[in-house]
Amino acid sequence: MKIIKQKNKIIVEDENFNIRKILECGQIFSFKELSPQSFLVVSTNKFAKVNIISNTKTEITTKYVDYFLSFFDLNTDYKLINKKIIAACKDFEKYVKGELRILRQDPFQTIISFIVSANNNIKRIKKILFEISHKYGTYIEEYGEYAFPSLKQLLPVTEEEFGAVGCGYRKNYLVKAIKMLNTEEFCVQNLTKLDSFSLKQKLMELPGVGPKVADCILLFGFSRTDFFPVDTWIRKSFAMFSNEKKTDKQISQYFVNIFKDVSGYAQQYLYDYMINNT
DNA sequence: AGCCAGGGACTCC
DNA sequence: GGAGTCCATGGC
Repeated sequence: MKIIKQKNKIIVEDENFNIRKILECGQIFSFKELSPQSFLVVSTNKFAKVNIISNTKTEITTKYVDYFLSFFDLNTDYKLINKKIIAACKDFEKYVKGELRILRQDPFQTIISFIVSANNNIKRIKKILFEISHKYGTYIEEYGEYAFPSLKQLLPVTEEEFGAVGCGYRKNYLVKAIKMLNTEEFCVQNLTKLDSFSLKQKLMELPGVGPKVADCILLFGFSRTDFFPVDTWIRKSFAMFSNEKKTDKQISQYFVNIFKDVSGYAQQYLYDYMINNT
């Protein structure tokens, strides 16, 4: 992978960097397809426009070059990760296509997004989060779009207001979780210091955050890749690997035992396969 | 019309 | 710890 860093632009030259796949595999909901070759990605109050130039060339235009270099995980060797996945389980060879990168997203945005995601579908999750951004986020004139709201901006939002944008029964989870996130105990700086086990315990203290949502937050918001989130799709897929009847926790454990530190990547490939091929 | 969605909280055992 | 049940809403 060749990465050219310019003042307001990152040029990625690699046939395996598939921005559509990266954005549409359910790890991020705050992005917009401007055209078949162009996407607008929103992370906190930062924006990046991603243009597909050719099969082997993608351009990321942004004022925050270093931020999005990390966001798109461009310093990680995915060839090595893919190799590790297949070495751990040969069955995954057919799921590993290209490089399905795990984005390094903002923790707060990820927590709010995945509380909304529970027992919900991707189209509606995107819609709800866009409405929340439009109502409570800052308008960024340059892009004609709204930033994802900050903790301070969401703090005064009431249950009724979250209900009005379609959050359903998750509305009171959001209000309570946001209040907790505004405490010293839950400030991102302190959370980041915790080891993976303690961080998961901590996240699960938040209302609306159970084992699966916590795993997604750990993976997408804290770059802890030794987790394997189990949702309805992964649960359905488990029949391809075993006839045993297992709980979600057991399924997650089963895969983490196999994939260890590359569990999160393996999970994304399997999830992507399931939502697109079944 | 009815099932399903990147599940969690609560209760009962 | 595991099994049931309820939960809002809208996509399909």
